Parts: sequence; structure tokens; C-alpha cells
Amino acid sequence: MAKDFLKREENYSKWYNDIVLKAGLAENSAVRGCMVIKPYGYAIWEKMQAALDKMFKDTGHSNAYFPLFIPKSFLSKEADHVEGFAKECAVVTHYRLKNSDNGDGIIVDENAKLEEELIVRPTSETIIWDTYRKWVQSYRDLPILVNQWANVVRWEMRTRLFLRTAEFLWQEGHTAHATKEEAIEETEKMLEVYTEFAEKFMATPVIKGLKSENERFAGAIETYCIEALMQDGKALQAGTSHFLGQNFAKAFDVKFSNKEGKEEYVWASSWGVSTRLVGALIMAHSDDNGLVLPPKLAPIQVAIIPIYKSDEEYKITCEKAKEIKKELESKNISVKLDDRDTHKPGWKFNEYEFKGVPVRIAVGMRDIKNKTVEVARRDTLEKTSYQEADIANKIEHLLEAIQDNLYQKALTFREDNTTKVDSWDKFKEVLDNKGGFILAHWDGTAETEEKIKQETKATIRCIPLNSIAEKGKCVYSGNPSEKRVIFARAY
RNA sequence: CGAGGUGUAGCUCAGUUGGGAGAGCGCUAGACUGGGGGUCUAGAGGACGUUGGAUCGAGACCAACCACUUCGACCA
Repeated sequence: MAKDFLKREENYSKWYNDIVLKAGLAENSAVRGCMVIKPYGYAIWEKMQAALDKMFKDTGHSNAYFPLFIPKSFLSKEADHVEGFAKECAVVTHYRLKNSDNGDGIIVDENAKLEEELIVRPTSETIIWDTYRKWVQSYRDLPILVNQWANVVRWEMRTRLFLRTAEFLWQEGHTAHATKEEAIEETEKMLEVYTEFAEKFMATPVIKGLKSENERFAGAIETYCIEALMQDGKALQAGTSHFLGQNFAKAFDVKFSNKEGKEEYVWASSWGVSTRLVGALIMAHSDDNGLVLPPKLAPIQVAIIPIYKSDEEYKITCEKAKEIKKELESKNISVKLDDRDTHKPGWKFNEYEFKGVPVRIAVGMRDIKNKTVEVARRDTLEKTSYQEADIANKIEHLLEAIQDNLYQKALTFREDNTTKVDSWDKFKEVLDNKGGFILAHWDGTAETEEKIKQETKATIRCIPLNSIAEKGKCVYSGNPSEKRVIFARAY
């Protein structure tokens, strides 16, 4: 299976694509630009969902569901918002089909034209704020802290599995608040949730920051983001959280009476992460032997493979394997015992390695005799013989060690690939030869950002939140700058 | 939306001047095997992307269309 598998340095994007296909995560579908997420890939998304959903609930949010279709007129109520999304919307114009007159198929019934065309949601701010108008009258109705898990459609020209597809799955939180301060606090709180998720579950370090005006969400006052660095030196936006001010409240006339009985517009935030995170996860940790998954998001944490020759040995090794499985499961470790007789042990070793299973345990007659098991860890590819006694505790600690090691490795990689740059020549040189994050001074103007983008394809990924004030000169224009921002080529 | 490329078995592809549709992998059955994708034998599997055209004759030539893909512009 992986014999003809490419190395990362040969062709990074083909390497990525092959992992997605051959590890059984997803595949292209009959519909252009849309993907089929296969069970193993969906299982990773479900682990992500479960972790995030708990974090949302723990911060006081509730789930709800809003329609897939948005009346066309809604979209145009917020000027920046419609401008940002208009070019990539799927539109429903009719609601019925009929047999064609010449009998060779089915056609749109032109008599079934919709009075008002419907947009397939590219995001749900408009339909949600139209709804919130009905929910809010008094400050007592606030805040509204709602999240929805949904699919959205953005009609992309060029697509890549998980990283950019015409339809994708995500969550979008939409909150309404009585004050500006509270809405900003919410926006920042959710960025913190995303950061914690990325670092603790995905084992991927991220940089928190603000988007420049060019990169800001259409309709937001301020867009916060977390940016991760992939192994090919390109940046990937792993999550965004927007402070929407009163833009949508004004567009949809959502007002409330405050304690003094005065009418005010509601303050808003929205925030989201998508199945793109699965792509980020793949690119952050995987190696030339295939997928590498952090234990906290791996659908299978431990695979157990019995090694046997005869039917009798099959029974004995499977019996031992089942014992071990049960012990591990008592520690809430997810275990797959692969007792299929239809595949050879060697084949299974490669299979689980390619699929990124963090720990593999082999049990053979030799092990049983010695009261040991052979343990192989995916992150380092090390094989060690463990005494069978107290195996569950040992594996539990091993999984923690793997999770930690992946994070440290990714952090070291990011540090090694973050470069401070003070001249335009150096900027271009680092970008072309090394890649990664570039910390450089910027004069704060959209014009300079646009020129840098045109000349180098690098964009401002974010203005880091924790950056230290440092006077300097813009790397491009030479104009004065107050602090460094992060440039990179991005996904 | 612009420029190129590719459509032949489940997958990757070969197919010479236009004349009998092939290989490797995978799949099925059996035997030997079994601590890193094993070997051998036998077998199944095809509207050659679609439509039209020139030709005695097209997988191959011509045209249109469709799909996929790479690179650009756009984007999470």
C-alpha cells in the first residue's frame, strides 16, 4: 500500500493528498469540489467535535440549528458581508423538476420558479440575526450564547481535500450581548478555547493574533485568529473569532431596552472552526510513513495484533490480546484488536502505521512465554518489549508521552522556522528558501500589505496579541512601525 | 474565469503506420506460509469519458461537449 508512497520533500502536496486517500480519510465525490468524508476521517472529526462541544458547553453555550437556506435579501442587508461572500454563493432558483418533453431525462420546471431566490448558507450571520431580533427585547434576554454544528457552501474554484472544499462541516457560534466590552470578552474567550483545543488536543502550537483589515471577516469590526505552521513552511488559519460590533444588529434591527429603559443595539460575536482542522492535523504531524495522530484525537489509540502460526496459537494469542484489550479499556483507552485471519501481521503493522495509530501492541507465543508484549510507538517508530504486568498504566503514560512529544516537536519546528527579518531582500530570501513565519515590521497600511502580497504571495497572517512594542521601520516601505507582525505564505 | 495536461479493468497505466483490448497491483479460489505489506497456481473482471464525423475498418484521426488534474486569479 505505502510502497509507492511519496516522501514529503519530493512533493508535499501529493504527499498530503496520498495520505488523505490511502489512510481512508476522504475522497473526491461525484460533485465537483465536494468530498466524501470516510468513516476513519469522520471519526477524527467526531473526536474534534466532542472535545470542542464540551468546551463550548463548559463556557455556557447551547447548541441550536438554523436553516440551510437564506433568503437572498438577507445577505445584502450588511454591505461588507455581502461583498465578501457574493462571489461564491450557490443559489436555489426553483423547487420542482419535471420530465423533459422529448422524454430523455428530467429538467427544471420553469413554472416552479421561487419568488425569492434562496442562498445556500456560506455562513449564518444573516439568518441568525434576523431570528435574534425576535428573541431580544430587554437586557434580561441577553446574552444569547448559541452554537450550531452545520455544513456550509462556498463555491470555490480550486479545492483540496479538507483544506478547501465547496461544502464543508463546521461549527459557528453566534452570540449577542448588552455591551461592547462583554462582546469583546466573548470573542477573546472563544479564541482562548480554540487555542487550548489546538495545543492540548491537536498537539499543534498556534499564534493568537488579530487579522489586518485585508484579511478581516466580511462584516466584522475585528477578526481574531489562531495561526499554525505546517511542515512545508506554510501557515494555516486554524480558527477565527470575530467581534462584530453592532453591524448585524443595525442591519437586522436587533435592539433591546437597557436598565435605564433606553433602546440600544445589541453587540455581537461569531466564531468558528471547520473540517479544515483535519487537514491541519495531518500536515502538522504526519511523516514519510504516513499519518501520525495525537492520541487525544486518534479514533484508535492502540491496535493489538496477535502473532501466531497454528489454529491453537491463534486461540492462545487472541485470548491474551483480549485480556490486554479489556485492561486498557478500563482506562478509557480506545483499542482495536485486529484478530482477522485474512491479513498477515506484517500487513497489519503497515496498515496501522499508515493510519497513524499512536500505539501498536503485538502479542505472540514468545511474549506469552516471557510475560511481555511488544509495544511500538508511531511518533518515534521505536519498538520496546514491555513486561505485561500493569500494562494499562504503562500504556496510559505512553499515550500521554506521545501527545506531549508531538506537541514539543511541532513547537520546536515552529521556533526553528520563525525568523526575524529587517530588510526587504532578507524578507524575500527567507520566504523563498526557508519559508515559515516571518516576523517583520509593517507600516500598518493596506497598500503596503497588498504590494507585499503581489510581489511575494506572502500575507500578514496576524498581528500577534502578545507582541512586545518595538519601534522599527516597515520592511517594505521604510515608514515607522510600532511592532512586528507575522508574514507567511498560507493555505 | 485564463493557460496546459489527462480520460482504456477496482487502482496505476501501456497500447507502434488505422486492422485480433493488454500489463502491474488489487480482487476470488487453492496450496505452501505467518515477529514488517510472502511465494506459487488457477480464475473473474472492459459501453476504451459522451456525441457526431471522415474511412471498407477507430482505443488511435477530426470536431464538439463532459469530467478530472496541474499552474495562475479568488478564498477558510
